[in-house]
Amino acid sequence: MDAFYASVELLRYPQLKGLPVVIGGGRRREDDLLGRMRQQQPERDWSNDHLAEIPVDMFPRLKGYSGRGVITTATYAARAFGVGSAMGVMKAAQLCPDAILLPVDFEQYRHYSRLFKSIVRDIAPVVEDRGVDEIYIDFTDVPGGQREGGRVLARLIQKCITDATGLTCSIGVAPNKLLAKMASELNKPNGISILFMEDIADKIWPLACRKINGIGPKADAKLQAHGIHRIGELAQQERAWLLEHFGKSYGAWLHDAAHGLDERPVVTESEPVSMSRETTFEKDLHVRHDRAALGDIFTRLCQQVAADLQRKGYVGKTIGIKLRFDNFQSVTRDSTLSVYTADASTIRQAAGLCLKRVDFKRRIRLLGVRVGSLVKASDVSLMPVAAEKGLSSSHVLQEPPPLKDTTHEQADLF
DNA sequence: TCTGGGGTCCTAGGACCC
DNA sequence: TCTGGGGTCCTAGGACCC
Repeated sequence: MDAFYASVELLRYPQLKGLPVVIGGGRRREDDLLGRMRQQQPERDWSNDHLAEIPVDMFPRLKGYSGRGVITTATYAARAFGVGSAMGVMKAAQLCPDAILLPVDFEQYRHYSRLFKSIVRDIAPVVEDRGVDEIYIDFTDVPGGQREGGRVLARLIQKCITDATGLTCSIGVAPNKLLAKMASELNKPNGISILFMEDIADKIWPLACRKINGIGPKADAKLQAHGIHRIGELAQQERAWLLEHFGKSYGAWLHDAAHGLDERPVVTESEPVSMSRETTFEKDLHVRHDRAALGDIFTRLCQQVAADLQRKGYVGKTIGIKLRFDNFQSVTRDSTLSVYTADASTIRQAAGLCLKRVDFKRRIRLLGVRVGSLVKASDVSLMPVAAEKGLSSSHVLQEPPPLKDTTHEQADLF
């Protein structure tokens, strides 16, 4: 989907069309534009149906922002100023101070995400989820999927999505996922690109290595250090040389990728491996000085993960924490229980013990709680015997490790 | 005015078992 | 004595993606 979050916001605020708009920043400063309109013009009806009538100059600008956060999406008008995803908001404010800044509204994005995905599935059922705004589609067995190299079907999908949602997308059609992803970037926004194996030398090799999905900043820097900047240069490297410098697995993958080779299937179903909640504080916090605040946040994170697990019907047995210090260094600690759980206080206790294994030398900027090794809750409840004897399944499976002689209170660092 | 939040996968070492 | 060859599970960190 093209500039997905921003495009969804423009559906609500069409008066912002064509303007530099960015989505991001802090989560909770809901600006309540309607409330301010009611104050200014109490005689008018400022219910939710009138969002489109809010004057443009009422919207908050990047220059008025202070605090932490990154840009999640920028409209194409904002990108013209050099503003882009993952950029710090304060940095973006320097580049384009007059850009309109809107807070993220995941509820809304998820709604449109489900909508466009279901439209695609009605046309071509083999779909792999790649997050809120991206999917892979297998055209192979869709009637007409091969016509004009896939262009006919791609056009149909684009039209159906736009008709139903008002949103645009870009589609790349190619023999595999790696190339399809790259093709989809070649003609944005609202474009279609058809890419055949024969086109690789012309259309892919001139691109920067970083354009390959799977080459990130680190691998790119290392390639550049060896004088390899473009995919064509990467393709020219001996396979053995790549194995030697990038390891057996990654080196072989690099070589294949540069030649457009990718055998991965389109995977339509998958089970989650972990669920987590994390938060970056507005100001870095001190373990002791801010103990109370940290304790509250920590408890809330545990409750949120527990609620997520329960809502989605999963239990997990590896409980972990994540911290990021003021120097941006992160540490994680985890511990595997003998019981599967989705219970907030069980998570809270195990996570509390993990915290005690961390050396706090710096202020903390981020705190997170994670539950991994997930299985469906319904599968665990099938465990025999436990319920009848009134024992938790842990006693049946295995003895839990003895807890140190501390109370719950003492187990908590915060 | 640095640098969100939610994920997956890989690597590597060590414990432990047969 | 001085030392094997699997295999699995756990933990920590890190790269990468949307």
